[in-house]
Amino acid sequence: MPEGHTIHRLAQDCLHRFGGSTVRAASPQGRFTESAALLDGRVMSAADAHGKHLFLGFDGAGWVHVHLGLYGTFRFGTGPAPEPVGAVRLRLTGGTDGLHHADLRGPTACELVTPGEKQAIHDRLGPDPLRSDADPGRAWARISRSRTAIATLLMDQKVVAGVGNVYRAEVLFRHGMDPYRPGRDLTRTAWDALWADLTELMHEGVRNNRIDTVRPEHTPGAMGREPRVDDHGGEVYVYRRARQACHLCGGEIRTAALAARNLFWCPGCQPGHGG
DNA sequence: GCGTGATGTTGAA
DNA sequence: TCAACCTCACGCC
Repeated sequence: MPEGHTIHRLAQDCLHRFGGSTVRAASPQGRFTESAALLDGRVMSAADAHGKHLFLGFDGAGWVHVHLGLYGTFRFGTGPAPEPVGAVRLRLTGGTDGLHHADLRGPTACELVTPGEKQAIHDRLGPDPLRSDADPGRAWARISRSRTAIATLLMDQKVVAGVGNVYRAEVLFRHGMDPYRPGRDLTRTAWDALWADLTELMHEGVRNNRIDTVRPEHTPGAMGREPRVDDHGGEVYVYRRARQACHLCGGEIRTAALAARNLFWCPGCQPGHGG
């Protein structure tokens, strides 16, 4: 489930469960053993997220940089930690009441980094709608002079950090925007509206720990249809709804590969040369 | 129980 | 452009 909202939620949850207290760290899988030993018994004092990157700060040891990739999972539990099942890269136990545990499985990245290395990661990421220090103008500077399709730009973490395949499809639908429109054909007003919407949607994603993008007036009750809830979480307009009827115009949702990812859009509601 | 695809990124060809 | 990473939920038996 890892788009940016998942990672920010993980940062919150880690801080809530372990922040300010001594944590035991282990790597049952064995691939992070040395670093886990350096963390073991230290205080987790900070958790930070930028886009899809998670950073856990341990006093005197630096930061653990985690990227879940496509498959990674971070699961929490209370009470005694069960026997590790499968490949647990990092297990944290203890925490604020001594009874928490968290298992990290299958991440693309799990490494101990210095503050300088952490900063280098921030420096190569674009503004993150979920961060208060984000400057959408930085993204606009790139978008406004790019011939690349807006749907591709939204997925480029150097342009905007944290947007994934669900949010890009949904936010473009919500603005009736052709996903193939070149970045430089957007107006500043249109970009500001996209950014504001992403900010709102993603904050809601952090709160609910899932992605919902359907406006209240288009919810199942209002539209006379069954709610759609599947593994990505919530109710959406177009994501993974290829060949189904658009909730708004009834037209057929289309899908196509774009930059090695599946793009979804409604040609009726998002007219342009992609239709 | 098995096959499939997926919300992501990297690095090689 | 594509394989690799290697987890999980789902559909279909």
